[in-house]
Amino acid sequence: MGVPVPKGSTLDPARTRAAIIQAVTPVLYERGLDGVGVAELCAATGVSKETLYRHFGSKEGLIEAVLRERSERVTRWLRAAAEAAGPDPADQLAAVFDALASWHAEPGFRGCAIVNAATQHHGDPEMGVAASHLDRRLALLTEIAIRAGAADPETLARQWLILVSGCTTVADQHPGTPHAARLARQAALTLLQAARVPSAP
Amino acid sequence: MGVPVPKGSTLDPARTRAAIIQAVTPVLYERGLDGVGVAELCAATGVSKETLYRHFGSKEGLIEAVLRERSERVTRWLRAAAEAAGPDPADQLAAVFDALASWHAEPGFRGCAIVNAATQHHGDPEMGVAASHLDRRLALLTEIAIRAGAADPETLARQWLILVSGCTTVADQHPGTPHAARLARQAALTLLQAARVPSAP
DNA sequence: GTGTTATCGTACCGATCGGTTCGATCTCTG
DNA sequence: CAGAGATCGAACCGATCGGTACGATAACAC
Repeated sequence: MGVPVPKGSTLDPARTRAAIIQAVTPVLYERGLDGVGVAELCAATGVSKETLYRHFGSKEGLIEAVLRERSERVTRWLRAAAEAAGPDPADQLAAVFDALASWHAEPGFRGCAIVNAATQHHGDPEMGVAASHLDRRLALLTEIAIRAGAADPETLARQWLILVSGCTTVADQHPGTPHAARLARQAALTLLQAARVPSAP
Repeated sequence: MGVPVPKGSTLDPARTRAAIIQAVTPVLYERGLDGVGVAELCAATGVSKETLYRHFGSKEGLIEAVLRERSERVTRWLRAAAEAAGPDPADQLAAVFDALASWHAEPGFRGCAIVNAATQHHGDPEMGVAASHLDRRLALLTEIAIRAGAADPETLARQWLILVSGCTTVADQHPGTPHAARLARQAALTLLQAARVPSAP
């Protein structure tokens, strides 16, 4: 593909590994974990089967590596979106859902890759990656809920997490609900307002 | 299995068809659409390949029939749970999430079968079935929102739909959030309270 | 130069896939 | 009794699956 891996040991093996992950990620996302064979994944990367198996051991190992990398990248992206909104927690919360909205509008959007993978292979390692992925999202939301002065930030953050997951599924699967992230954003802000500690006036 | 289909034309072909759907549904749900082969589906039903293919034409045809039946059954079940809660819309809303909670607690719970199917086979017919499934859920929630006197019942119902989808995904994939349906129920009721038409006191 | 390492391309493996075919068997209809 | 359907069980089909093996090649370290 774009940068075919040279024949010799010109590049760091780590570089080859990263290139494989990068090339294979969109194919697995678009076609589904079981919808594409190893041969085709090799073709998409421009890498031979032997190289792929030396780096990842198995198709499952490759999938796990892809999902872990994706989880980290998405988490960084969402946190950056929140922090770019300034110090106000309500602004950060709104920014999270705005980021989701722009993601949902991307061509080829197909739901959350990690959640989808856990749905397709309901066992190890996909379920573990999905659980830690949701943990990371929950951690970000909890920080915001705490700084927002919520009476019960843990509960509020979990409700926001449900909105995040729900609007991503609905955006993917229910054309009858356009702008799901916008609806979720409004709901999240309403919940925040209702959860503020009633401070003495 | 339990009631093996007799050799001759003893039973209505429709009866055989229904028996196949019933026997195959849990297997497809537990193992995933691509995780089980046609031979195994036949074994689970006690039916030969020829019979299965005469009734459904292909594995995809069988899957579609299974999903349609499941969607209708789930929809009836959820509506019955709402109506059993009495006339008060808030009670009905709470009952919907209570029903989800008991579903999530069932052993072998693995998320919504229809949503999962659409995730696994992101095309026809699964996406169409999923879209109409969410339509049905939205219709029920919209009725409740209207009777509850919401200022914007369409929007409120769509937010509830997001909570329904989200808590089902989280209940399946995030062990760190137990009782997701209870959290969603509380959020739904908060949104309802905030959305009531401010009537003159 | 020599050896090591990483790679490619291809051929190959056994297993399984979805799907078809066929003769035998059974029951209901007329 | 005779025919029509519906079914079973097993054999069979080509294709594809994940994974392995091998000889050739090219870049590095020494």
